[in-house]
Amino acid sequence: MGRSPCCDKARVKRGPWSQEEDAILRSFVERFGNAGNWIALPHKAGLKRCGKSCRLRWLNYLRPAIRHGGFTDEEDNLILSLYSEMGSKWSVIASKLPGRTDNDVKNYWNTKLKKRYLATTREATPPPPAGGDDSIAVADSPSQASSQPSPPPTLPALVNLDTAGLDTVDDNDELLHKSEQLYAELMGLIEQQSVITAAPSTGDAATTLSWSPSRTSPTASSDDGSSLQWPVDVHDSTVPLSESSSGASSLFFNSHVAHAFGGSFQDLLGSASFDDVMLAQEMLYY
DNA sequence: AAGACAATCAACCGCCAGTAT
DNA sequence: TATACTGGCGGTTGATTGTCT
Repeated sequence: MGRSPCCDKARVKRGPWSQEEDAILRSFVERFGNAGNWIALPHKAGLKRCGKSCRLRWLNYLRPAIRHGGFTDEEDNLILSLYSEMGSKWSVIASKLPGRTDNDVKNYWNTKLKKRYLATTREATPPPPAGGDDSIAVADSPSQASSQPSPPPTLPALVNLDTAGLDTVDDNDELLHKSEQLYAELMGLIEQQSVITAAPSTGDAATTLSWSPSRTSPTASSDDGSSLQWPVDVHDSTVPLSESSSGASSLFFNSHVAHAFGGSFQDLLGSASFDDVMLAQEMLYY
């Protein structure tokens, strides 16, 4: 019996990440970390992605101080040296190279350094008696090239991506302002602890959120007769980003909740702490 | 200019180990 | 102790880009 998949592959988006998805993931992780669980993170953040994909995207691309390309000679030598010692332990090798990911090091090895390494080992040792696979021979005897000098790990200064002049300031300001408004509105609604009614900001489906003490959770209903529980069902009713829309706040709008609050779930999260949001949920539930 | 081929790298896959229940 | 779940890892794929003919 095989193990169950980590997510429903038929219901998650795959392939390259959009800027909007990156912005949402970056904002969420910088604020909340992985919220205790990568598998649950896309649900909480409103991303239609597999949790593993979110983790990989963050670790390999969005994480601060990540450097791509432009490997220095010192780094080349260090990778060659470490590979000769331990083989394809990419995560360990990458940990010795600040700002580099195991995926980057692995790709760089496979595309560039492997050839150099093989050329070096061929020069250093006579060819094997029988025709063996290069990669197998290398992997089985990484210490063959251990005679190479191991240079001191003098590494270039890291680039601070947070201050690297990214052109998102205006968008962030706008998003922050909108988030503050939405969060204040949410908190006001919670304090009232009463029936919540909000007209949709866009679209033609009238949406109403209602709460009463007898319910275990608020229910949003629309004029098509469907209903859902918030936030548990937020993910289930998300709609994909249209080609013409732009900005992080337009991605994955919840067709019910987003209309009710005049924004997206991500916007709500954007200005609240994770504890605040969880507290708000509990207050709404109970 | 266009097709073929090579190089690059982001993303996915499947397995394993650790941990919680 | 057994089972399920999650994070982490290395191997691999496939789309995109660059170079050559």
